[in-house]
Amino acid sequence: MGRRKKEPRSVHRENIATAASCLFMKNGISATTMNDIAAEAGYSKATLYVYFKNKEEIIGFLVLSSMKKLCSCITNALQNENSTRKCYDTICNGLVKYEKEFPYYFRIVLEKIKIDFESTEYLPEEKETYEVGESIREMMINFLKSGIEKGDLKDNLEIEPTFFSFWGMLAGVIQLASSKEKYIESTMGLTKEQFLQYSFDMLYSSIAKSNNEQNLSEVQK
Amino acid sequence: MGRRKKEPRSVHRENIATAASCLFMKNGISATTMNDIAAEAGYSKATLYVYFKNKEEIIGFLVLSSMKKLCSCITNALQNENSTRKCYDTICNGLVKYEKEFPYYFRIVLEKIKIDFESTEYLPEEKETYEVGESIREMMINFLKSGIEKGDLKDNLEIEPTFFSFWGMLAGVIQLASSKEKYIESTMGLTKEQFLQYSFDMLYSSIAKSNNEQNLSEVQK
Amino acid sequence: MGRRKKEPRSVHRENIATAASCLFMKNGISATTMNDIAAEAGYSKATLYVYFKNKEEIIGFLVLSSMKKLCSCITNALQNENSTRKCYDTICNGLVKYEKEFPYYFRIVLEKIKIDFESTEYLPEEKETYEVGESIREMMINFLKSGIEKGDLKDNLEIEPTFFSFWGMLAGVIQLASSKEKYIESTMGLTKEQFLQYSFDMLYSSIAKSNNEQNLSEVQK
Amino acid sequence: MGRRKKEPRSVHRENIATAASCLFMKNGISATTMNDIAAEAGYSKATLYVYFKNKEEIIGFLVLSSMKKLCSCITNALQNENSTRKCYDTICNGLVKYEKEFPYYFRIVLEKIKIDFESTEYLPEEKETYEVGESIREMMINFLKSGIEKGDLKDNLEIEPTFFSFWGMLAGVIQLASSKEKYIESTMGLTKEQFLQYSFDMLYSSIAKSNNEQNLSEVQK
DNA sequence: AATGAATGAGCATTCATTCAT
DNA sequence: CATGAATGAATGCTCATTCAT
Repeated sequence: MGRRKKEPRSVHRENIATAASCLFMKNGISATTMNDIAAEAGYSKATLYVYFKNKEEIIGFLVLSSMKKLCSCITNALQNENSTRKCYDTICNGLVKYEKEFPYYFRIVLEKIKIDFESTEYLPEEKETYEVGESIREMMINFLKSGIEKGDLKDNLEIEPTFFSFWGMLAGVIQLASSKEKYIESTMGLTKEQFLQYSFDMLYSSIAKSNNEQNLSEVQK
Repeated sequence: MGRRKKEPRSVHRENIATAASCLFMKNGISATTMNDIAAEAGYSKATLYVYFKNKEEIIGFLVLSSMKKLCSCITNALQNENSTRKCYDTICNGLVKYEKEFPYYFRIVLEKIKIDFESTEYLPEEKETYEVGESIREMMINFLKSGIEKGDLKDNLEIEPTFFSFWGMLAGVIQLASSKEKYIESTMGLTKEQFLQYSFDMLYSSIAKSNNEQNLSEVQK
Repeated sequence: MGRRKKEPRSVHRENIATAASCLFMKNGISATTMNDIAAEAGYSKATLYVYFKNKEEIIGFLVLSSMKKLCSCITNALQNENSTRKCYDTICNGLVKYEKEFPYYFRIVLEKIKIDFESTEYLPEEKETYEVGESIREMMINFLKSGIEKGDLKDNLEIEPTFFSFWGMLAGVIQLASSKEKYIESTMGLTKEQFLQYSFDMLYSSIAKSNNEQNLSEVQK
Repeated sequence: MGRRKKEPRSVHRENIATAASCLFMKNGISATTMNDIAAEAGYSKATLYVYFKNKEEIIGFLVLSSMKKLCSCITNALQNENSTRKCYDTICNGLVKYEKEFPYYFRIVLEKIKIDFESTEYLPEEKETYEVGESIREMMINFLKSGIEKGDLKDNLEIEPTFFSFWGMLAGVIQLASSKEKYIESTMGLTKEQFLQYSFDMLYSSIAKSNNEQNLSEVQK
């Protein structure tokens, strides 16, 4: 079997992670075996262990890299000097895209990483994951603050809890939309996207200052 | 060994399910083996298969029975002629209680049962689960309708999507609060309950007619 | 595959242990896999784990049962009212037989069980192994004492160290004879048995009172 | 990467063997991987295979080199014109030192190298090992002969079997003392060294002419 | 000469499930 | 009805060894 050209370690990690991601998405994480990943990636099973310590590390790698993507998506949304509402929509859509690409990490990011604030023993990778998470949090908080300053968002919002509620709710509704897509279509006659847009509007109205036209998304207008 | 008096099948199912539920909650679903369940329930492992087709069916049974509890909780909330806001709070708290009691089914109910509307092959149990779900949906929809009629909720709400968004968001924020309890405490100095109350208020404001006092929960008042 | 008749647990343990013992002897312990044992015993691999917690426990079981045999062999040798020398020979031959039957445990018994006198956490099986060992020690010590009393053995022997030296030496020479059997034959023209007899005589002379005829084994006479 | 100056093959073998020896002693032979050895020696894993055919050969090399050390130790003991007893003690202590330094080869030397006298296919290394062994044997035999001639040892000793018994017994008691050091201390209140001295005395008395003072070691005197 | 890269062949262990009694 | 007994099929992981460069 032809050995690969000497490619940097990171390429192999990427290859393996991509294969894993693909299978995780198709069959779920725990139903995907290292054997499967090896086959999909075109490596021998033992080679997987050359590039990743174990399955856990593959998952961690994917979680981290997915969070990075989400992070840069949000960064972009906020960097361009857009209206509060425009930013909001971009963030929401970023999350939707993220969930579509990494449905399983969505959950992991939200649940599994029950960061233990007592123990400061972070593995380097865990640490980075945590940092990216914090970075997202900061951006979101700045977004909320600036929205308030601009007069777009209610000024009696408590920033931190608002962000957290917000985050949980978006995650919840996106997951629901994703898993019940067909149900939504058949019951409401809405595509998943339409439904989510409605949800995002609804959620926005809970933080927006008043119910004027600016609260409507581009789509609605 | 004739261990138990001849008791109806349902009693045995209940016994087994109770044991399973207990272990699921303690150790998670996939970490709980049929062996564990048998031991906990005081039956032989083979007997489990007399009363349940397989592990899956035990889970399904628990999902169903948990949904029934949730359903009756909501029923109660709505039957007593309370204010819209009161009902809302009761429903929210019902969900919180549900998540606390059945953390694993919460997720399953929301995700795993990707009911396939194409395939009409419902197992009887699945069908019942579906029906209970529909029943909850109906009640919630009636709740929204009556809230609108009473003038408590916005009258431009699209009932179905509102309900669905609502449901997803509540689920999301409850799960988040549950898995990041410590984080919430250390970052915001709020208990899980306080945080959730804030979230519920926030969400309510997105469906309530105006920002007057009635939008505040009992607690806030 | 025909299920076995309902036989007591101990029978299965015996079957498995016998198969394992057989393979251990042929190929060594670490070269023998659970697969091999299962095949040899005519059980499925999973069944092995029904009767033994793990490979370690199989080894422990064999060590223990081999020690029991050795113990009863020594018991017999000492119970019959024989001359000191007769007893001595019987003990030696018991050890030879033991080594022939359980070559690997011989080493394990002597080395692996580095009983940790600090920790009192004995597993039940370990405890029994230890007890059988102690029982052998006691018998041997009584043998030495009685030999001294009878005037057959030197009366300035320090019992405990003598026993221990004795034991180590016997073990050493038996192992050597066993592993270098061919070498012994080709170099000295002696069978393993003849060689060992010589060794035993030599060793006996180091504890026997004087170099008179009673120090000769039956064979030599 | 030209890491080292072009050094002769033997230097690399030595480096690798030293690293291996170090790890073998710390963790045992089978628990030491080629990876470990490579890391410890500062070579790449593949390079190990440039200098040694396989793990087996590394072990063989170490066995041989350890035997050489033992051999020269014995040579020294016998070259200096000492009393029989003095030589005896030196030899015994040489073995003790050897066991301390190479606990794992001790066993291997005694057991694993079941030199097959039928097959004449010696690998060169095996042959050398055999030769060193023979050389040790010769010296010991000369020692015994000279002891007899000097009138220190019994004159009815059969030289070859005596040597072999002797060897096995010493090995046995040294191994026992080493693995049960704590047990010896707690049961007999003797250090390993004290116990072994007792054993060596005991063994000497089985070959020494009579039980006069010369049979006592320096220590005892 | 030296090695980075890759892997085949295993291994102990687990677990949901079946079936004869 | 209840179950003791048995197991097929996996699973994550390891390691000595090979080979192209």
